[in-house]
Amino acid sequence: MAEPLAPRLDPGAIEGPLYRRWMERGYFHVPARAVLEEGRAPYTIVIPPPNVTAVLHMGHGLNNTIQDVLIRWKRMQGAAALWVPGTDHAGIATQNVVERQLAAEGTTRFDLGRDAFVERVWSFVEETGGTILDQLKAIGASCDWSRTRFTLDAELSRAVREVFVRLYEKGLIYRGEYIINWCPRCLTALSNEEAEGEESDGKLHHLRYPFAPEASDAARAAAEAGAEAIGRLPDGRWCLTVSTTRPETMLGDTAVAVHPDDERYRGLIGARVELPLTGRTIPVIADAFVDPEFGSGMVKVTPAHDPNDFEMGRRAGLEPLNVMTPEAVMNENVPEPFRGMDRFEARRAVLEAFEREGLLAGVDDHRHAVPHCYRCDTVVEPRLSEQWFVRMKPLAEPALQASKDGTITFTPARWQKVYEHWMENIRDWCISRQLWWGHRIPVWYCQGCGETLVLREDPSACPHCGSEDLEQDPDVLDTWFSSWLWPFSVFYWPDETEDLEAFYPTQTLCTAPEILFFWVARMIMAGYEFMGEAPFTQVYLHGTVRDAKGRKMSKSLGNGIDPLEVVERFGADALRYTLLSACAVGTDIRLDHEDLEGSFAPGRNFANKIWNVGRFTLMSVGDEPVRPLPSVQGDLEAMDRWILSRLDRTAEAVSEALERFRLHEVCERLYQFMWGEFADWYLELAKPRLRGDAGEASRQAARSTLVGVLDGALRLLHPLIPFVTAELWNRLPWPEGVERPEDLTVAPWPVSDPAGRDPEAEAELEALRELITTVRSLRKEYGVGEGQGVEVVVDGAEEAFRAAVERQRAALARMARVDALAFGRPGGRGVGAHAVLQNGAEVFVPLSGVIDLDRERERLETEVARLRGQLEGVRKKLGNAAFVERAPADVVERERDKERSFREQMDKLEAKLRTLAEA
RNA sequence: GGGCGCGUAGCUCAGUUGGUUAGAGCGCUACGUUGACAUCGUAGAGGUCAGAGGUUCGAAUCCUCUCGCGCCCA
Repeated sequence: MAEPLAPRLDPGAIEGPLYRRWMERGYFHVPARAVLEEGRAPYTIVIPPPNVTAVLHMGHGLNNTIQDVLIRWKRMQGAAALWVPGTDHAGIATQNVVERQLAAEGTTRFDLGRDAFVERVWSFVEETGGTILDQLKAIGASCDWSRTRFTLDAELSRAVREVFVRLYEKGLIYRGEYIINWCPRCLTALSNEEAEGEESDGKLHHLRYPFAPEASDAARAAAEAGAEAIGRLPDGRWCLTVSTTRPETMLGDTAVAVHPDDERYRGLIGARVELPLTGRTIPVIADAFVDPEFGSGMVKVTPAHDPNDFEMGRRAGLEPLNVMTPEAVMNENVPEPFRGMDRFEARRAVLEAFEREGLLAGVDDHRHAVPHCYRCDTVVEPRLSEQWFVRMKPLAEPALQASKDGTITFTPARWQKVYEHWMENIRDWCISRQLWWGHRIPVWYCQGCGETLVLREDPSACPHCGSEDLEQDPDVLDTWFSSWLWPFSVFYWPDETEDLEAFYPTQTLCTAPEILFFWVARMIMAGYEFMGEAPFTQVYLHGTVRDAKGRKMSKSLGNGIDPLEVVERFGADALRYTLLSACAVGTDIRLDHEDLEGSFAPGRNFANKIWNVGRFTLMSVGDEPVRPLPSVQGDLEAMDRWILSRLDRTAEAVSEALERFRLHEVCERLYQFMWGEFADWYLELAKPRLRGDAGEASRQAARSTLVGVLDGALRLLHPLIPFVTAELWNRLPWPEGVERPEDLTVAPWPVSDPAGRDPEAEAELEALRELITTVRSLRKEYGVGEGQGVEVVVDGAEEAFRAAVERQRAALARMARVDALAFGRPGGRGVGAHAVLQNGAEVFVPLSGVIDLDRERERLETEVARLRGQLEGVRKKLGNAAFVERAPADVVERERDKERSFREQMDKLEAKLRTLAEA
């Protein structure tokens, strides 16, 4: 026998070598020919590409563990299982990091210039980028590293450009001046999805705008008709009141709007209002967008700083007035005193000015959602600017249809509705970013003839006028504009590569719901638009990793857990199992960052248990040849047939749970089998046989069973817990004459076979387990020491059960310290402890000397009371004619069985109580 | 404002199409170094399934409302 295993699992000692071995043997690599020539079923997952500058956090840990489980499982099933890894360039995030570096050096990207800056980012990325991919190896991720991709790779960039040109040529990409979400810190446009609403307590300020003198009559008439927003200032001027959360924008107001059907204000339409602080006058306009019920029913209109106002202004033919710089500082279009003020400073200043002039009508608390930049959390400023957009409606149609007709399924299913709602209300996508790091927009403006050129290849001269004076659009594309192509760009579309043919469409997409719109929805649209087919058919959305208080883990809160630290301390298997076992479909996972030991105990303990089950098996089986199971078939005992039967059921349940992404259930079933059945019972029961106590044939049968069951269990566990299982499997002795798979990584997945089931053996072992547990329980009840043997009398047992118990005398002796076992009525009126099994057999443990009759009576009475309660419930059901008549026959039958069992147990306990009363 | 989800043991959570003697892990209590494992073993305590109505022969599960919490979209 090889060197004995350490009594405790040392993950650090096994994980590195195993991973290297898998890599050297190329198990994670799948060539296209496996599908195209060998005809293996493809199973592809593309990784949600982490940011190239990211470091591994728990969210990645969970996300990638899940993908690894699926890919390892499919690999064992014999599929051409391909997991494509890679990173995205993360425009804003990466640029921010490098800009911070520059700031620390006392310089800026503008000092450096565009080309030098981009070069600088590249060198930063080459140096530190992709760290996260190496970190994924530490958790066991079985990606095909030979296919690692980056969204800025030449091939993937080509896909981006191809897509831009195609959409432009189709009229689905356009450039225009609209209100977009603008981050005044990042100095770039954002998509709607990148502007995250954050609930906050704000103020609703009520501002008074005086009417121009010539509008006084109209104002008076409106006021007399009961228009509450119309009032009079102390100086006698008539005024109206509007409400706003952003008073500073009033400097850019170009109108006040009312609903055209609002009787109160009908006479005011066309009247002019003096816009305070500015010396300008603005008109009252009518627009159906105004909600007459909200506030006074009059709203200020700031076309350059609000998307709704922009539309109203456009309908009314008003010229927008932009009052802010890109940095959100008040610009030259505002009165001198406000110029140069930051927007929040200007807010205070405007309010003070209104107060001073007696124009502030009041202020209310107001809770509302304020959009923030998803990268830097700065308050987003709606800004009027010229940007590039994708017209989404036509792209959304097939993507919506795919969800409705079930081509694409979501797990948990509720996300389907969320997805469809978004698709149905889709808005155009702002894709230009005022950044330097990313895919440059492939558009050139000819300075000669003014033509706009949208091209696949960089031009050297204008094809229209021949001018060489061309200026490329300075902006880059939204990072998601490359990510949405990921499922096919990784295979180098638009080339018709073998990889593309073999591995597209992919099957399963695993990610967090946070990027359902950002990424998942858009990938589906791109899949249909460019490949004519959905990029995947199953979307599995897992929960978020949170801390003990339910807060999201984040750097700023300092409540994160470093997965690498967990791997270091407890092993990758412990990390994986802990996450998976907490991963019930659709629920978040809570981990206490202040108690890693406790948080990861489930995985750590289970991995160690597996280790010790293996250790015991290896020690017990030894170096002697092991016979294949079929050859010892005739010598198998009930316990052997029982554990084999249980293994088969486990294989079936686990496969089914995996199909449905019920990872928590997979964990539970395997844990229950491995620990609760195999380790706790089979190993204990088989120990005497393995020592040869029951003869050679029995020993060989036990050895073969042990090896066979451990092999099966290790295979089932391997996708979840790859390292310990592989280490043990490599050392597992192999039955003679049976071909051994090359590696557990590629060993066939156990297929459940109903022929392997043995209900009789299962029933026998269940009864035996109950008997042993009952005896143990009675022993404890009376404080019988662990080392002290007892006598047990079993009465009223059916023949089959009696025979089974007879067969397991040795087990009973070993596991419950039963020195003497007898059947029939206990002699005399023996003093002892008494219990009734579910099958009606009575168990009597004579304990004269230690038994306390009062205590025994009390115990039995409690038990009788419990049974009486159960029995009453069952009888009530069975006494109900409607139940017997209308409930399914098997349900009624089960109730009858229960009644019988409860009654029998109760009768016997009551009989015992009577004899005790006589004692 | 619209939509979705969650309240089950001290804690974190399972519980599928309604029928289970309501489960698991952690924690807790008592005992235990019998040759795999103290990262362990054995036994045990602990639940009016948030509350109120309703549907049903039958509700933790379906419906309505109330209370509490969370998320998404406007």
